[in-house]
Amino acid sequence: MSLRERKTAKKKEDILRTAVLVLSEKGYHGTTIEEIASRILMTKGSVYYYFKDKQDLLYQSQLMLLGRSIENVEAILFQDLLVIEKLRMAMIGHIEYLLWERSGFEMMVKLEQFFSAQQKEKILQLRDDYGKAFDQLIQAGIEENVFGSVDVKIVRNIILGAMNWVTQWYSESGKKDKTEIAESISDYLLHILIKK
Amino acid sequence: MSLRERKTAKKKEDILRTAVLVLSEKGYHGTTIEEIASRILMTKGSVYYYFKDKQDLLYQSQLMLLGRSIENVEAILFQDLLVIEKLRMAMIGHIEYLLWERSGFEMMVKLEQFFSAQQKEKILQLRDDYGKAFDQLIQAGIEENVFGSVDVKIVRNIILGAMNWVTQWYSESGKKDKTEIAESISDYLLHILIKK
Amino acid sequence: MSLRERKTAKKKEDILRTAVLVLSEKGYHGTTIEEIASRILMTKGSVYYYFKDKQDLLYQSQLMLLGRSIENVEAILFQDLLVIEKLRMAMIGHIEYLLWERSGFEMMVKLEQFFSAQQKEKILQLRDDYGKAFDQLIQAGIEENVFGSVDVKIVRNIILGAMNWVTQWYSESGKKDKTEIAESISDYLLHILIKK
Amino acid sequence: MSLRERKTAKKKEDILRTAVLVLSEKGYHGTTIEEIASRILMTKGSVYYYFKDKQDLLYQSQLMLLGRSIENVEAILFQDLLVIEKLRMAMIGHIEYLLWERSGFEMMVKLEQFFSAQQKEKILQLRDDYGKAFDQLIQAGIEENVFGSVDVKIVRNIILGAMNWVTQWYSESGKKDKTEIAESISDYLLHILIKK
DNA sequence: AATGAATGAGATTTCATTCAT
DNA sequence: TATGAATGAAATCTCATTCAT
Repeated sequence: MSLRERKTAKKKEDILRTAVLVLSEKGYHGTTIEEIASRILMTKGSVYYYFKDKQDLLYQSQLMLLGRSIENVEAILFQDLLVIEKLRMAMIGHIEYLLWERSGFEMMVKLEQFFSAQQKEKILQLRDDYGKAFDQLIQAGIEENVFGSVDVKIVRNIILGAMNWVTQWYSESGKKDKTEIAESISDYLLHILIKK
Repeated sequence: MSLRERKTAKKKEDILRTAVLVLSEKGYHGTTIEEIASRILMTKGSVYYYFKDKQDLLYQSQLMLLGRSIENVEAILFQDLLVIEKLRMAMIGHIEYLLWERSGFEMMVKLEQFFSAQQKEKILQLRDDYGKAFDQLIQAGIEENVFGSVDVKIVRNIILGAMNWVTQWYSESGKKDKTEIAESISDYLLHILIKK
Repeated sequence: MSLRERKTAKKKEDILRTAVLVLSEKGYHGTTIEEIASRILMTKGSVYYYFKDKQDLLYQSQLMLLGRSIENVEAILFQDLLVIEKLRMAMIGHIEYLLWERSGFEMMVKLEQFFSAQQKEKILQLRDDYGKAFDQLIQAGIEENVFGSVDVKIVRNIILGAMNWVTQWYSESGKKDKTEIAESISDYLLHILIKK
Repeated sequence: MSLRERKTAKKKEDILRTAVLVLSEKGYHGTTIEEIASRILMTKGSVYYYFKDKQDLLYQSQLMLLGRSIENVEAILFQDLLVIEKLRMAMIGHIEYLLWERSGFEMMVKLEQFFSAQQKEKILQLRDDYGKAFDQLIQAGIEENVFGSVDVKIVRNIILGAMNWVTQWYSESGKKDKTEIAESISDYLLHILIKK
């Protein structure tokens, strides 16, 4: 990759990162190209040099977000740890990410409105890939007999929902800091799984 | 209340109900007065006869939604049942409501963007009232020694998050129907609380 | 005129008086039927019982305003006074009316935009009738040789303009009260006419 | 200033000039962005590129109008002429401006309805600056003993009012052309001041 | 590669007007 | 007579998008 190409790639990424942020703050319709642009000291016009249209930009921002999340969780999957520990790490990572980045998964709501069927398909695919990492951990735990035999899909979604909701109620000014909250939530969620 | 007044009240409620629905489908900015109006065969102008502006309409729709939820949960609070049963009923009620109405709590995200400080305050108040009903049940369970001694605030939010997420993944075409899903989720969530 | 008819006439007049007021405060487009109605504790709908449409209402309000002004000035015309005194009275009356009613002649600007050709004609006619009263006084003064031989039309308009402007700058909190201002302006304007 | 900047400035000025015109024809509420835009073959959207909103546009148009008027009158102030001549020039200039531009000072009525307190303050300031130029001329005349000792504020306002009214009654088809009217009015107004 | 300028579609909002009661 | 309800046209304003430079 030439210097120029790298510069372009960097710029695109800057835009995408900002897009993820604004998107999670304002939602699809509340997000304006103008705002994304001005946050990185660009003009609207320039954004259109890098992305076909708003839809394309926001779509790609979701791909990036999901791609990274998947990388993170898969890195954990292949570590040499007890399954409980791996699941705990995945959960803590997820929650911490949400709290630090304050951006996230909320907008992934009602994809059909914003994205084409194809795009929706792809996002659902990635979402599912991400969810599957959790499924695998749960499944492994069941097989190792450390987890009770639960309905994997339902429990996975309970876990995801409980974690994603944290942005709604966590307050900086509370007693617990971000890491403590993440650990606490994770521990309680493990109660659903761990055999007594 | 005269006939005319009742008619007016009914109309307002119709608009609000529709607003709740559209709002949860499209988000604040994605919701247009036009769409709300046309769904109940009204014109934009008529909606403005009943509500000052979009903001007012959507604010009141949230009040209505929360008010009803609180009524529902408080009705359960005072029944003569075991605390576990009451909590289960509250959870199932919540989930079923979400799945039947397909409308919900998602938009209650980032209130500051849409509502005035006062309005936000009021909504947070009501949200908290709703949450407190769950807190009371959890607290009662702890005191009766049927639940372990958990951090009430955190567990309450885990429960709410897990429940609200259901709109994201529940599919009509899945194996379980709405009631089964609601029961299933509730049971798993009780695992966090119930002492073994 | 029956009681009922008198009641109706009274109501119409109330509306017209209010219309004159609002009109002079807000201008044609800034005046809403709603505002006129609510100031006399009526509803929009009721106003339409008495007047065909906004245009009709505002047109008639102008007729009333001008009609009264003409009555006032003509009453002076036929009094047994020196011409200078009569003109002074007419001027003072005009200015005091403006300052007390705070409503007036400003909106009579650009008639063509708001009124039909016929209506415009009628208003111009009345305006002219009003102006003619001043013309007559000026003319009489010239003939009696107390006034210099001026261009009547121009001087009349100087006088009207100077008087009407008073609503733009007179302030309650100033040194002079309404009557003093009216007298002062009148005296200065007479300088244009009186022979030395 | 670059070429582009000059072009932009020019465009803004075009819009403002048109705004002044339409405003004086139609009043604040009667003036639509659409009309301003279409008169200079622009679209509404473009106008909004240059001005934040209607209020901003009309406010700035008033600033421009007043600014120019002040420049004009102050240029006269410092010429080497008799005070009577200067005042006459100022008056003639004012009237001619009104008659040629057909735009003017009428809308400066009821500022509070249209402008913020700050904006109103600024406009009143400028209006006052303009008025003060006349005050200075009147005052100088009094001191030089060519004018009688009049109440400066009142006489200034008589003069302004008489002049501004001209747009209400001057007709192209009359005997006198614009300059003749201007001279005539000015001469009569000087009668108020000049000692015999 | 970047941007200033322009546009047009669509959203919110206001309001004169109508009408059934 | 009076009014609550409803409507639709028109106005303000926003913003994704395009394009010439």
